[in-house]
Amino acid sequence: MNDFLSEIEFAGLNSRIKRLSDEILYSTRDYYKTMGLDIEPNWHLIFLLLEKYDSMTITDISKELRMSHPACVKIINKMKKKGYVNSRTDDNDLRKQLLELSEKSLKQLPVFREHWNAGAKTTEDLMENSPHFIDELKEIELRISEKSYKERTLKHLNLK
Amino acid sequence: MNDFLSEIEFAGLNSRIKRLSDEILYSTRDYYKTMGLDIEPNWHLIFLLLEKYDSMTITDISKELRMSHPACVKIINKMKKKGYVNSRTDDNDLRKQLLELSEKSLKQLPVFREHWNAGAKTTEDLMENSPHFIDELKEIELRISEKSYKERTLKHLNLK
DNA sequence: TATATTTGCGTAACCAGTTACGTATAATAG
DNA sequence: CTATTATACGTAACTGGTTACGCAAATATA
Repeated sequence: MNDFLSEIEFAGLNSRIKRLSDEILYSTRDYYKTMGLDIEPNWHLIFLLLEKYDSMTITDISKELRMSHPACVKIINKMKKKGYVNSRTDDNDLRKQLLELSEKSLKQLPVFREHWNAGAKTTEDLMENSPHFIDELKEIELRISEKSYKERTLKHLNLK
Repeated sequence: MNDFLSEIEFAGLNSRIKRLSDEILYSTRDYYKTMGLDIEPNWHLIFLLLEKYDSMTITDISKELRMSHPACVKIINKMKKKGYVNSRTDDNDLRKQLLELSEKSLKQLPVFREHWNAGAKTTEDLMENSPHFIDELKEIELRISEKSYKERTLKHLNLK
């Protein structure tokens, strides 16, 4: 493969990771569209979370997915608009919005699940010849959570 | 690490890759801002390409980076606005816009390079305990370029 | 040479995230 | 009990991508 990003090694690695992530994202959306599924790729984990925990707030979800709360607000608003999520205000804390899956969601989940399972199988077979990938990804996640990319880079600059 | 995305294994892997990619991207932007650099993370590779090839078109760049051409147009327009890129129409093909680095770019490149090198060092030390990561990433890129995520998932669905 | 096809690239509309800011409610401190 | 601080979350403005569409220039074809 003639690939500029690979040629420049470490300098291109961030972009390769982004490129992979984007490819999967857009291909998944394309898949949903082709199969006539009325959902977005990033709704997947929200469905799974709300199924598991029954009722959550925006803050709960954003912590669980390690994502900013405005990102969650946007996703949830779209899911609400499509009728997949219901919300009511918490009686004990009027700031909180309790989110749960709608009837429509519960009805559709078995269908969605087949597609999500097929997707997970794809991920699994992409990794077939990459037996260390997941463990090493975890290692990288760990390191970056201990000290951010920015902090590390600042230190590398000062060392010279 | 208590992480929902890790718990659900293959179903969460795509999002973990995206999360890593995003963390690096936003942390890099934060770094540039802190260091007073007037550039964006995704300009990096364009600088390197234009330095290497001297003069390129939008189409050249988008092929080289495996990115859609509208994405390149947006990046290049911002770089032009900041005075980092000059363009002139190709005399032999009026559709083409020949892009090259400006004087300002050539002057700043040595400064930028120090920061990019520090970033590459960070990437390198994030990978310190992940000796197979790059090779296995390459393997995954290869597989996904042979058959897209969508096609693979369609096949997995039909198999049942 | 006239017509059809391909190529280059600009724009619009969309999705996915971020940071920064504001406001209302809840919790805490004096 | 009042004043301060913290929390929940909504919104705006931004970056970073995509697909879809359109037009003009170049190339191929008849």
